[in-house]
This record gives sequence, structure tokens and C-alpha cells, in this order.
Amino acid sequence: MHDAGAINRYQLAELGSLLAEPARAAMLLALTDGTSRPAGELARAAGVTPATASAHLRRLLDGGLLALHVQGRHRYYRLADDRVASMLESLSLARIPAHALPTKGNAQLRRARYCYRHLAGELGVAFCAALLRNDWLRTGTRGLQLEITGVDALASHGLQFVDVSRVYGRSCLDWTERRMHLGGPLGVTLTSAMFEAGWLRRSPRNRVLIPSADGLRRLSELGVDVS
Amino acid sequence: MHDAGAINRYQLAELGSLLAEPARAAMLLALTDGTSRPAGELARAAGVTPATASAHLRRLLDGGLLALHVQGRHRYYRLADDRVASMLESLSLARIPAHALPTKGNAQLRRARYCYRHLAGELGVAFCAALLRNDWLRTGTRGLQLEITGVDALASHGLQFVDVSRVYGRSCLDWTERRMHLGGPLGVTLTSAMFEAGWLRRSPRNRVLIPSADGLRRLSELGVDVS
DNA sequence: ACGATGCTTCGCTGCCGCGCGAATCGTCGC
DNA sequence: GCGACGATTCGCGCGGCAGCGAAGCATCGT
Repeated sequence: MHDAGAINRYQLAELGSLLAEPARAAMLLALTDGTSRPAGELARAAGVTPATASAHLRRLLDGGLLALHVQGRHRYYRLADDRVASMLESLSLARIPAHALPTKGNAQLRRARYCYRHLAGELGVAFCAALLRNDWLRTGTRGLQLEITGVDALASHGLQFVDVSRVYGRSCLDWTERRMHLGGPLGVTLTSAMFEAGWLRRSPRNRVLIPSADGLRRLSELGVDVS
Repeated sequence: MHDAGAINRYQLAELGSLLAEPARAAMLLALTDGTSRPAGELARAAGVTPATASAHLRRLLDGGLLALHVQGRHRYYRLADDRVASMLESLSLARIPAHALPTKGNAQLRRARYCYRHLAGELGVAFCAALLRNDWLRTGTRGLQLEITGVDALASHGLQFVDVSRVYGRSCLDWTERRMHLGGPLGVTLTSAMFEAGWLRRSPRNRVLIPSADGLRRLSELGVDVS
């Protein structure tokens, strides 16, 4: 008996074999932005025929890495949950030499981007830091939790969202910043609220998030370093 | 050109195939405590002949997951760096159902354990939280950094260590706590200092770390919640 | 110098699984 | 209903690789 809760060799090997095929890896990477995509599109993304893709998708589904949503004759696949997403992010990080991280270019992507439906990048890190600095976010037993004071502060600056007293966040390591930001259900909730408040909008082409002038002003008022 | 810094499908698949074999997975898991082990021992741990183990170890070495230290006729393998270790930790986390995480039993292991040569578990999380709460730890551009005030505070409570002005830490997600603690070179340095100060000692059998009464008192004085 | 020990390399066998085309199932549009 | 379309299942060929035993190489002990 050793390390209850720890993964065993067979579970790790099973997980590895799910990643071990370039076609499956491509599918997973195509889904890291949190979108749901039909099987045919994933087949094209992976560069294999629909028949082959179907077999791969079945394995990923059985392996618990994907979730399925059936709509008419389409079958939409997405990452099973945000733990799978952050696993993929951390794997990405693991394979990149540390000195290569602060990439030139891609300034927009470094600035603010979508990381499985929550805000990441410099702005995401700064937002999370501000929440912590003001004691609006605390680490409870079940994850990161927004304090009442935080809810009030965000609301007073025009950010409206549902009751988050039972919504928990997770710390998510950022692959460009190598610093923590707010993920999990709480991160998704707050990011969605920013969309609705017009603070942020998505780029149609990639994972870049574009803050509005109003959004930046509001964030700045909340103590977020938007420089 | 997309997502500079992100892993591509072939890199992810290569990484996956390294994990995909139970024998290799067993070897990696046997090394997650940060030890170096000779090839023969790893062969026994994996349940394969030395010949087979040698081939596996070569692949892991070429893949950048292991490092090698030759001493006489022994060849000692260890995890290449702590990014590999935290990658393995995050993979473990990904495969464990959320509701199963707060495991009964293994109280000692949940309490404090070795995570690739730094302190993890409840005590690790609480220690990191205290550092952040007192503004002794800040997130600089190159990683987590200890402030002068933090160095002084720790020193005044009897913790002695080398100059850490250029030693950076990384946030490391904990698989029992699901919360951040301090890893990376800085985490290793501080944990080593705790060993030398007699605050902690290792269990000979597993990854459990046992705090001394004096260590708990010192940590408590530093604002760490040791309850 | 000699055998014992730890580890690697070589040659071989067997098996797993990827990829495709063809066929099948289910749904949508007319 | 009927064909068109998305997706899955089936059967087959082929490549890669895990596993072992035997042999080779380096080092330690005496």
C-alpha cells in the first residue's frame, strides 16, 4: 500500500497511450480552447479519414479525456473537463525549454487569451494577482473562493454574475507567464461576465481576447495592473 | 503560425508514447520522489529483465525525461528536472476523480510529503500561503521570488540558507490539496533548510515528511497555519 | 589475472494497433 | 419516401515495438 490517490503505472500508461498518437494529440490540441467540434472537423484537423478519426475519438471518450454532445446527425466532442485542459497546458509547459518561454511576437496572445473558457495571459495573471492582493479571493478547502467583499467590488464596477458562493476556482499555471491565474468554474464565470459586460471580446480566428477601453478602465479601477 | 510556445501534435505524441508503456511508467513513478536509482533496481520495479529495462531507460533518456549519472559500474537514473516531476504530478491529478481526492487514511501523506525535493501536502500549501500573505513571496518575471523581508523573517526564526536573490520558485499544484505550493529551486532550497534546521525529517519508507515539535512551533510563529 | 557483477547491445519472435476502403446506421432536406 | 450527408463499424494489411535470451563490454573484488 503506497500513496493512495496517486496514479499507478497502468493508469499512467493508459493516459500516455491516449496521447501517443499524433492524430489524437492533434484532436486534443484543437480542443484546448474549450470549443466543441464535430467529428468530421476533428478528422480534418488530424489529417485522417473519418473512419480513423472515429476510432480515435472513441478511445479518447472511453479514456475519459473527451465528452460528447449529440445534436442531430452531428456529434460534437469537447474536452471532458478543465482538469484535462490544464493537464494539456502543463504538458505543453513541460516540453518547452524555460529560456524559450518569453517569446517575441504574439504580443496579443501573451497579453490576454482564452484558456479553456477563462482569461489567461498577462491580463489574467494581473487580474488574479489583484484579487489576491485585495483579499477578494481566498483558498478554501474546496478551491479558490470569491469573498463577499470581492463580489461587491466587482459588482460596483459593473460586473454582474450569478451567485458564486458555491462556485470554486482552481489555480492554473500560465505557459507564457509561468505564473498563476484563476481557472476552474469560478474563472469561467468571471470571464463570461466580462464578455457580457463588454470588457472583453474574442478574436474570431484564434484564442486572443481583446479588452475594450472601458474594460481596461474598469479593471484598472479594481486595482489590476493593466500596463 | 499559431500559439508560439505551444506544443505541437508530434511533440505531444512523442511525450505520450514515452509514458504509454507500463514498464516505463513504473520507472518514472519510482523516481517521482527525486531519488536516483540504478538500472537494475528500476528493472525490478518495472518487472522486466535488465535487457528490456535498458531499452526503456534509453528511450526515456533520449526523450529528455531522465538524466543519467555514471558511477563505476552503476548507472543511476533520475528525473531530468523538476518540470518533469510536476508534469507527472499534474498527470496524476488529471486521472483522479475530483470527489475521490480527499482520501481517508494516509493522513501523514496528505499532511506533509516530498514532491521532488520540496515540501508538499497541507503543510506545503499552508507554508506557501503564509509567504504570500506576508508579502514575503512575489511573482517576478522569472518566477516566484523571495523578498528581503521574507529572507529576514525566516532567518530570524532559525532557518538558514544560501543567497536566494537569484533563485526562483515555481507554483506546483498539489494532488491531494488541489492548491498551489512552492516548488522549483527556491522550494527545494527552503525545504533543504528545514531539514538542516531540524524542522522536518524524511520517512525512510515513503514520501512522508515528519515535522518536529520545534519545526511546527517555528512555522506557527511565521504565520503558517499548522492546525 | 580471474571470475563475478551491472548494464548494454544484438537478433529474434509475437502482438498490438494504426490506417484505409467498404459497408452500415441514423438524420436532414426536399 | 428518397438521396445526400455525417458518423460509426467491420475486415484487412502492414509497421513498430515490447519482450526475452545470449553475447559483449566495463568495472569491482580478491
